[in-house]
Amino acid sequence: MADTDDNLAIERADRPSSQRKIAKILAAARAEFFGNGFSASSIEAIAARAGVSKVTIYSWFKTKENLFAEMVKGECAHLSQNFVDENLDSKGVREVLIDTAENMLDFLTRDERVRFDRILAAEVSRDPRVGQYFLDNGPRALLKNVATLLQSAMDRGKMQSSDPIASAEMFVGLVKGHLDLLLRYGEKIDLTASQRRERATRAVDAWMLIHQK
Amino acid sequence: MADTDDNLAIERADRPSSQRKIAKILAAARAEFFGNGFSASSIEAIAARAGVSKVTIYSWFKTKENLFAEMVKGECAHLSQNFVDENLDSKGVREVLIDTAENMLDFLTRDERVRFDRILAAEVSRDPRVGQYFLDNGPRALLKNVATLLQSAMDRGKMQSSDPIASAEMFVGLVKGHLDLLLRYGEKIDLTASQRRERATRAVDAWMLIHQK
DNA sequence: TTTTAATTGAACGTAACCGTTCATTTTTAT
DNA sequence: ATAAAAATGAACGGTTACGTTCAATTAAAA
Repeated sequence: MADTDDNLAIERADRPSSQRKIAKILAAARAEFFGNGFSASSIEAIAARAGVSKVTIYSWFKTKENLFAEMVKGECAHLSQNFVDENLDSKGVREVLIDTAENMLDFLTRDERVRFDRILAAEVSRDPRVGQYFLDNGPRALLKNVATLLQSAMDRGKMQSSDPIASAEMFVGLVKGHLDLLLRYGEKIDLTASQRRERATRAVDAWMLIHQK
Repeated sequence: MADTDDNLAIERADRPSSQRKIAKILAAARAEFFGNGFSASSIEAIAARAGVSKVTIYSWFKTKENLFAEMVKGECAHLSQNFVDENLDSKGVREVLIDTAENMLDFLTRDERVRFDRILAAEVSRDPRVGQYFLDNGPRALLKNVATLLQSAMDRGKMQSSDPIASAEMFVGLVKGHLDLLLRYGEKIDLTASQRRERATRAVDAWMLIHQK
């Protein structure tokens, strides 16, 4: 027992094959859950899709609930994309804002995002953690970036706001309108490049008008 | 057969007791579906809650899918509440707009609505009809009312817009911001009366600034 | 009252799924 | 080569649910 290598309880959870299987399980879980929702998806189907035994899933993730939560956490991690273009100096405030708005619209109208939104929100009542994961990496990160952008513009003496957070939220609201609502409820909307630009421009101009000095 | 009353095939589907039971079934369906979602709800539980036999449900509604759709249709029917206060003359444009915005915020932050939104949107992929029911009676009706209100204001020479629909959508966007998003993903928000008024006022003033003549 | 429809309870067959156990095989570190 | 961890397939018990059938009962219309 008092051997030199008495640390036999080494957890070799990070074997290369294990890693590969875990990744496959998460990918399969993603596909199933976002295809059918939580309760309509089965561990068995996920195992089959991942090409993995059901027992393997239960050994890495204890429960179905856990698997879902872990999958969402992973999805949300690389969700925090930056819509905001930073080079204010070369392009000017208005152009940067329009680009940002266009990026948001592009993201907003993506089919995959719409499905993500539908399924994820539905599961918030069951497991509030997934809502947190999403809010932290999605909307809150975005709002922070927009607020920073606004602050930069203010520093340059171009605009003013008594409440930068509220202003950032207005920006988001003006860009989105109720596009997200229509999409979530099944309306088919794919904006052309020019439609996207037009909408972005209208929102930005309105926003700048509100915050003009 | 050639009797005076040969129309024996009369469907007595509207017996008083039947009506009562159907109503109870729909109420129970509503509670179960919006409590657990579609697939996690069972016909058996709905029957139990309604105090009705399972066979009765299947005789009136052919399938689980049908029952859900009918329930949603019923819910959406009396969804079309009017947020817009019409007496422009007595109160003036700004006051009417603020009241409207406050009504929207009040509706938006209602717990029941949040749950409704979560569950309903999740089922749109499965049955697009329910999305239609909602859009027609909810957002589209609202947008139309707001556009009409805007038109009235324009007729009075108070404001201007080159695109009334886009303007109406901006109004909605300014009022909502991303409040709906936060709520859908589980953030607890209950605005006090003064917070609601402040937010409504800010949105309306911004909107009027955009549309000033 | 008589007739017709609505409703019920119980049971049925079928299917899916959860989560676990076990004996066996594969993979990997040492 | 050896020992330990990981993965597998198959099977299990238990549960839940769908949608249907049937004989019996209740309610309402004629």
